[in-house]
Amino acid sequence: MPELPEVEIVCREMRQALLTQIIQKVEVRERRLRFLIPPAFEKNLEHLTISSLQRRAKYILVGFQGTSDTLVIHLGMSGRISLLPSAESTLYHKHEHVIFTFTSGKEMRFFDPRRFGSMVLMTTPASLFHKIGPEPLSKDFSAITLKDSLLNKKSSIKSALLNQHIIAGLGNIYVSEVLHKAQIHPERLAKDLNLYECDALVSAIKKILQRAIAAGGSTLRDHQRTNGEAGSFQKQFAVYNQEGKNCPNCQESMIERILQANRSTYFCKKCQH
DNA sequence: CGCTCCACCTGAACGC
DNA sequence: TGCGTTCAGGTGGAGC
Repeated sequence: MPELPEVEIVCREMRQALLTQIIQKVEVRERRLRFLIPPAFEKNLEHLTISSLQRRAKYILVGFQGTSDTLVIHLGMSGRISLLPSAESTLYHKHEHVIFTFTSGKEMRFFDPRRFGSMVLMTTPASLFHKIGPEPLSKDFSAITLKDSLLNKKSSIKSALLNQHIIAGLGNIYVSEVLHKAQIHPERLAKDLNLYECDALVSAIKKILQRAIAAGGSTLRDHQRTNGEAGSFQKQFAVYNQEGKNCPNCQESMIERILQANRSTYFCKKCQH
């Protein structure tokens, strides 16, 4: 599910609802997420007051008053956060693995059928991001910095953009969309892009991510906002999941699907060179 | 070190 | 209806 726009949406909604909330109780119903949740997890979180909520790459970072511990949340492929105004029910869905109850009565549930997601309490979250590339929506992500990080990359531009060490936050959906907008063929070698192409790519990335955030993210199957609503950016896809349809740009050529590293890439061979 | 590939899981969609 | 197969938005680590 979640690439940068979906994680950003969830993070903003959590910030809106949970800043200054005090954790009353943590209940772990399934410890076997991507990383096993240790037994001390619940006790270490109880009574803490939430003081910050930020997104970095596809991670949500929850900070607390009076401790340097940070709760690091990753949604994996199928993770969802739901926020309930009051804990009305102790009926849990099978895949609701972690339940936070706040002293206000609010509740947060982490749901993740595939269990590729994770919740980790760590004192040094910065170490996680040591090797992660720049935030695409920040000012320090530019044509120059992108060109620089693609130097010597022997992989395709598709693979390079999926590589979180080069740029943070893109996933399989948005890479297809962004390459189409920048009119760059997904099989081009990353190192061969010139500065103009990098510039087109940077501006396509910023625009598409911003539009996707404005639309609440993309919901294909798993992504939900914290109140259970779907995002709507999938209605604006130019190429992703659009195999066989006319390219919305040239109106002539059909969108094609190819496999790169065993993952689908969608593109228009007339528009993308 | 850089790159590709696989494993990690469940559920939905599809074909027979 | 049921059963088998395939595919899915991510990523850490194995292997080359």
